[in-house]
Amino acid sequence: MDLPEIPADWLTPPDLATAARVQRELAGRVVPHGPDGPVRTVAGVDVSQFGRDPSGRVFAAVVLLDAATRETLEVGTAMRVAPIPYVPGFLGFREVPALLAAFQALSRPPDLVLVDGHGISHPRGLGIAAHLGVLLDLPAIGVAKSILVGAPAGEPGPGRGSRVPLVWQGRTIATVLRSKDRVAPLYVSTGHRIDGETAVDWTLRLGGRYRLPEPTRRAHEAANAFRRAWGSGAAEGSDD
DNA sequence: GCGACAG
DNA sequence: ATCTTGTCGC
Repeated sequence: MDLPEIPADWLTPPDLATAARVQRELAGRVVPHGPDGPVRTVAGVDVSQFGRDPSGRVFAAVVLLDAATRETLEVGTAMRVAPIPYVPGFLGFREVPALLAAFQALSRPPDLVLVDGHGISHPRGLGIAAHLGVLLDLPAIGVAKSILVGAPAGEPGPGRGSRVPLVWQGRTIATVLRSKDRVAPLYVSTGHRIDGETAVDWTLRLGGRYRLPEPTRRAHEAANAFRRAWGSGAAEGSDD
């Protein structure tokens, strides 16, 4: 698929102060409602990396699947060197470039994107799911495995589908959701062009058997497979 | 100043 | 995120 025009500073700011400014700017562009059109295809994205690899290489994967049958339609991958090391609150600047390249490898854009990480439940309202969603201008949901900011308003029941709000500074920024019976909850938030309730609906609709919804789960496997394949082929001279 | 801190 | 054996529970 083709990518929208994206200012270089939005991808690689010179320093964290500038990065924070960019995040506030992009956070203002997040559309917290939708999707407007039908959702027939969904994409799951994730990145993998070598342990304490000083090179900063990130291996991204995007898996496109049929929203109704869950059949995998396409898999796109890409490797990039992260501009910055991991800093809580700035994950997007590290992983988005590689993810965008992976999307470029797809033949068509998805109707919805599920991202491994937070959406608006972020200090400046721009977690990686919102960051990627705004740059691609596609509906996106943040599905995180742990909290970045905020506190659960109580504890969700033990059954799949039980939920409680994640509150921060007096505002509900995400939903603490039990995606499977008796497993640690997920933190689902708006990424872009979707409301919180619909984000939770889709997360449940695309999951069931495992803690993570199918799109994100498959992307995690794909990114890992891609990294391992790259690792055992780099010695032969292949690059990117 | 002291902790907290997505992946 | 990644490194790893055994172990607890359905």
